[in-house]
Amino acid sequence: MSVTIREVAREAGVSVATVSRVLNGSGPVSETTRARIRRVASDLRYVPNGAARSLITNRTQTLGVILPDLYGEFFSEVIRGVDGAARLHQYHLLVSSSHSDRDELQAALQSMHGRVDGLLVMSPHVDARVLQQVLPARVPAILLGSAQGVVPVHGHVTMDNRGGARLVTRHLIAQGHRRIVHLAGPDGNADAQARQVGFLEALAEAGLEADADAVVAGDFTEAGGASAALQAVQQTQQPTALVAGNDSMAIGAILALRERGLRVPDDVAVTGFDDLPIGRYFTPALTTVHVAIDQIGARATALLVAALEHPAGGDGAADASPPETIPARLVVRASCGAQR
Amino acid sequence: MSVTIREVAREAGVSVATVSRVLNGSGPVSETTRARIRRVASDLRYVPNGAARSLITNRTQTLGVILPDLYGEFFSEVIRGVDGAARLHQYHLLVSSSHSDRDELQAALQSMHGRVDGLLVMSPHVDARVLQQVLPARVPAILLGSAQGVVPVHGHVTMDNRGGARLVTRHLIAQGHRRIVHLAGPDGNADAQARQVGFLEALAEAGLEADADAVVAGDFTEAGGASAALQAVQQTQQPTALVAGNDSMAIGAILALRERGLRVPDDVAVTGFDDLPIGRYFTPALTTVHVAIDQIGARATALLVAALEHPAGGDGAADASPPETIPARLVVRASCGAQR
DNA sequence: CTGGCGGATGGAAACGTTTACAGAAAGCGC
DNA sequence: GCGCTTTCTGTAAACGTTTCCATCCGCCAG
Repeated sequence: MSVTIREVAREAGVSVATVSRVLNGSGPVSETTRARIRRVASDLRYVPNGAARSLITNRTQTLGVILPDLYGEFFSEVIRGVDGAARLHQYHLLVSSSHSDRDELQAALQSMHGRVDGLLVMSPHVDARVLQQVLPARVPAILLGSAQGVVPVHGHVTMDNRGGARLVTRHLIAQGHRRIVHLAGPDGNADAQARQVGFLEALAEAGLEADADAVVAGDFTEAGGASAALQAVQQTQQPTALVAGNDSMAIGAILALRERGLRVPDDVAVTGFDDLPIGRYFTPALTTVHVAIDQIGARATALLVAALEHPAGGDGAADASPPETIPARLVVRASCGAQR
Repeated sequence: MSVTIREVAREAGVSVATVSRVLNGSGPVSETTRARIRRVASDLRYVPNGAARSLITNRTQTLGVILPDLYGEFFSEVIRGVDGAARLHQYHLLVSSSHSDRDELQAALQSMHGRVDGLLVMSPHVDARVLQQVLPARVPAILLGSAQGVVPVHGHVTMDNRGGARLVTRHLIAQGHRRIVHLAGPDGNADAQARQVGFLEALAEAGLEADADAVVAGDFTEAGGASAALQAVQQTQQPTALVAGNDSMAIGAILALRERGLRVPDDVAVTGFDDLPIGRYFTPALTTVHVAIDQIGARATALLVAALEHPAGGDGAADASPPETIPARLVVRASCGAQR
């Protein structure tokens, strides 16, 4: 066992109550005893036990972070934003990832009970109803990234998928492209769906026809981008531009097209989404949509901390406020043909 | 307050002890009461309080992870490896990052007391003596990545920086390069130092002279790589090859050289270290050293879990076993001139 | 001198668990 | 019927804190 508050109290010749008061700066303690206790505590290398403390205070100064995965630059950025904001407010992070199904998610959530003050949940592929059943009622939760349907949580931060997709599609249209195909992300992924909607909106705006061929299914991976691109260029009406659901797909697409003897952007323009660092160095440099992903994490964390420090009136009440949206910005580079 | 074990006990008409026994599968309980308690618990949506449980059991099923930063692909990979291994053994992760100085590190470690069973510490820029003072004595800790000096911890996992640097330098020498300059990483960074040593060893092996100009200082950033590269090519005896301390520096170097009208690899060959995903897509594709970074995290975690589940004889005793080393592998691509 | 007040301190309850110990009931061999 | 074991269950202590309440003391105003 490590040294407890009791030993500090005995050594300093005071009661545990006084030691606690000194260490937390609560309640009045005379200057002399205060100094003595401080010295004894540091001599004994006393460190308060977090579990015991949170048991009584009901505060853990810890935020639970639930992510679908930790792989790749995207999540890395999210968690970085979360970490920065959490540090700012003196919170720790209890992270948990890879929740492919409902039971895993529930298990993760349950084991966090009593260890976290609030929850940051990102689960693009879990349906809102399930999430609602599984989320603990008492713990404030902020939804991070898009989700299927509306979930009664204390807040929601997402990125402007629709707007971003609209932006990049409009840009291609402005470049003169008339036959544009979208390489969509995985079915059931809310980000992917929103991007597809944005793409179709931009087509509609421009009065371009959006037939069944205008969207080819994909899955956010390089391989998926490659096969979707090949599928697209084999259509009877060959597209002159491809709007990929994300950067990975765009890269896969470009590689596959090149292999097939098509030049990018000369024969086919390709755009991405996410603005991964790779995109800048890739040849041709990727035209894409930039979203400050770390901001999603940072804002969500800030929202959560605010909810924790200033509990809203109706405690536990679902917050119906619209999701906070991190803006998207068009990044024009070479792959769309606008720059060479 | 959420529902406690007491309420479950009352509702089921038994004592809390029996409920606890059922939920933990400890001690004999009749089949009928067992079923009844299970049902009541799930009806009430009872979830045990982690803090209370760990207060008495002294187990938290949580590993503390201390990283210098969360930024970038490197740490992302490390933490991914850690996460995978932790999940495998049913442990959670309490992460904390950005410990630039000793006090921050200490604060982070202290606040983890009582909340974690073991520690995974990566702090390439903190000296061993400091670490020793700051690490809690009772908690097993595994050192992750290189560190300055030897620290008495329960284990140590690092990557083969020296071997990797030797490998890539030898490769350049085999290509016929005779004047090779190393763009070194930051001073006081143990990884950087080991790579430099490997570089010098390879030169010595080949009987090549290593004068003061053979190493140019840098700092693991793109900008640092750029300025170091420019400095190197201005030397009276112009190098034909540059061994960068990591991939970021290599990329910065290549960009700067190109800007200056030098062709890579034709005029100057450049190699990196780390094998970031970017390197594959970069033009010219980067010759570099691959280390399965996630393995560092995974192995360290496995070691820690082993130490926790089978406490060694001398408890708290420093383990003097040599660091476990994750091997390095040469990845030959275009930037060294061997492939075009 | 008395009453009240405020500062310093201690005692003890509480937080939600686990678990050592004790007790009750039942089965069984004699 | 008695003692012993076995199986089940309950009581209560413990974990290390925080915090409410009470106590004690000195001081000041009336």
